[in-house]
Amino acid sequence: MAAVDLATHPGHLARRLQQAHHLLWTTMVSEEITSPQFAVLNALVAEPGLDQRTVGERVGLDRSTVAEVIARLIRRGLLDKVRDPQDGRRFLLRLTDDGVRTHRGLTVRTARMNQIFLAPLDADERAVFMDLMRRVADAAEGLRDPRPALGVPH
Amino acid sequence: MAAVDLATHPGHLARRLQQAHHLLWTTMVSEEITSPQFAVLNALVAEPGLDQRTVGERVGLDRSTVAEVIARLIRRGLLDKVRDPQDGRRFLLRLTDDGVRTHRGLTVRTARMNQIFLAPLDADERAVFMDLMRRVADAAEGLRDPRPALGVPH
DNA sequence: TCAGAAAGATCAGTGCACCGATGAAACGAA
DNA sequence: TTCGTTTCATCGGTGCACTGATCTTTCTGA
Repeated sequence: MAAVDLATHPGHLARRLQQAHHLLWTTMVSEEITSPQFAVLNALVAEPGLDQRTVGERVGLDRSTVAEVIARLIRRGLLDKVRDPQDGRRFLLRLTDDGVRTHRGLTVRTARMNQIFLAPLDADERAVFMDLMRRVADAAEGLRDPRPALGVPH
Repeated sequence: MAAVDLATHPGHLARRLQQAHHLLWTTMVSEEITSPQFAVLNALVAEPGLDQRTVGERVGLDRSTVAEVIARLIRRGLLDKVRDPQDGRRFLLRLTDDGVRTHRGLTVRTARMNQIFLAPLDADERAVFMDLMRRVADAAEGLRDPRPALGVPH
């Protein structure tokens, strides 16, 4: 009997955390638009005309996933995709009017949802929580492929 | 330009956190066995002979997902599934010898991986981090369906 | 005892997430 | 200018995750 207590495993808690978030999102924000879809819309509100790969980079989705998410948003008429006349490899993405309206509506609901999500923590704890998540995620992200760090002598 | 900074969204950070964990898991623990699969093996080491639904409850997987995960583990010969002679609705699950060996090997590697995952935090911060994740996840979990709470007068 | 409710499992459908391989366009150096 | 490399996108395959519908077995109360 060498079983481990999963409650001591950060990865297990991270998964449960995301499930909890998914639950709140679908009940409080939208059953149509998912959280990653909102992230894509949001990225394109901030920087219209990005290409697909860059959008993925901004929101933390790999090339395949971002392609699927974008395809869904286009199918629903929230996004437009046109070939870049300057560079035929890429497609430029921007929101349709409907996409802009949808994004605006969701922004409000998302803020409300985040309040509920973090309700069990007081203000100090929330700040700490966000900081810790960010640091852990960033650190692991940095281990991706040992890309030559900036500033290293060549 | 009503875009939001995703770094202030706990749900977005939770997703990135899980991606970071997935990355570390596949490189440091196993490319064959996933973290949810390990969770199922672990639950059955602790309590052999559980049925599928209960396993899902223990590890936080819904009925459909747990069925798929278990099917994969059976296909790889790590798990056995026999109809309960007492109750024909359920199947009893237990690890094969190979399953026990696999679980044992992964336990060591998992512990090492957790160290790396939490490396950016000091000991105090780790404890706080786990506590905060647990509290947020538990709270949202409690909102599932407003099941009549225990101790409520009938 | 026997009909309806409850419980365990399966199936179909959708969506996120990753990897490796492939194809097409663009860039750069010989 | 042309050939090799890089870059963007797509495709195929696998796996997690949730919902709603269905099927079978069991349980329970009239």
